[in-house]
Amino acid sequence: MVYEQLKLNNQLCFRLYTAARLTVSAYHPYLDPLGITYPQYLVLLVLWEQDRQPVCDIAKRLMLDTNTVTPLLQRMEKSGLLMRTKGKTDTRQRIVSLTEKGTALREQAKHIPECLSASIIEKTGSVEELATMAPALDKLIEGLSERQIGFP
Amino acid sequence: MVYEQLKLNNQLCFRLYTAARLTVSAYHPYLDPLGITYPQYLVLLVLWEQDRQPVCDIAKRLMLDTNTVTPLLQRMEKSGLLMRTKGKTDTRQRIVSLTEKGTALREQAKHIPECLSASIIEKTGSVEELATMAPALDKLIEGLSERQIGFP
DNA sequence: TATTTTTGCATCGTGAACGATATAAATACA
DNA sequence: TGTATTTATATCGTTCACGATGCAAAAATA
Repeated sequence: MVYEQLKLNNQLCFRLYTAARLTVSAYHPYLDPLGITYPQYLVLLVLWEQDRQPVCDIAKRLMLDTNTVTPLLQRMEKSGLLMRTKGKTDTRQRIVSLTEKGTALREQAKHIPECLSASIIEKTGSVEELATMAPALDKLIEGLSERQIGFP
Repeated sequence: MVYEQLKLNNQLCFRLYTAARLTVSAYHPYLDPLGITYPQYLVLLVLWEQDRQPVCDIAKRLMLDTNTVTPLLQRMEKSGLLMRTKGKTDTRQRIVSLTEKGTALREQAKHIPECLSASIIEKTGSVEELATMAPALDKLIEGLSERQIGFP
């Protein structure tokens, strides 16, 4: 008995898992010089869009839990990219704000998306397929993220 | 200055990264009862296809390095799923073979792929888009994996 | 055959992910 | 108002991922 459905090549999740790993690693040449990791880059993207956010908002944005985000932010605070201050209206909150160093990194990072596109085009021929997948990925993400929206 | 290209929602890799995370976590309800993790499930898929493989072959199959796979296999040996014996023809190699327990798990796991499909269909409406992405993912994986094939 | 290079595996350290759990503050409710 | 519940964050432990490095065996080469 062979169990076709158990063959690795028939596993869609394995493709997703591998493609994600490899894509993240494709960022390394551009993130290493900035001294940040990919998840840290994601945090910066969020803060560059809107500075001064509580931990939970950043976590929601990245679809991660605070037990992942808190240590991540602590490491980034340690390396001088951001600050975590007590919230005033809600003292439970920790407001995360960029330092000068964190803000300044945006200038150095602004070309990363195009660099990565170029890198992917160079290695795979085109970036079209990747863009084509976006709606399907979004649908998958929306379905699998157990957001309580819809339960008033 | 807003830098459209630095907006999180415009980051294709973030989608990929998130979708992969969420999809792996969708396996939990089915893997937890078997006492294995998703990467361990992948190792088992490889060994169920072909038992008795050296570490490097498993690593190649999963597109991971031995420094990831070795500890993974050590944990699986510890939990009684497989054995790692010295290779005879090449004594550097460690031949990984399933134990009875590891072999038996296949019966319990054989419905996981359909369970997951059903789960994804339930949550996202369909699994078609996911299947549609396969060729694009494969192309991405092939491009980004720096296989030295082609350099004789 | 002797030496160099490559290969296969392992170890170490760091940074995620994430389940489980804890704590204090805010909110809801009796 | 007092109590219960929820929320925001943090800590801990385990497992991955992966860069760097080490080591011994095999293969290639001089």
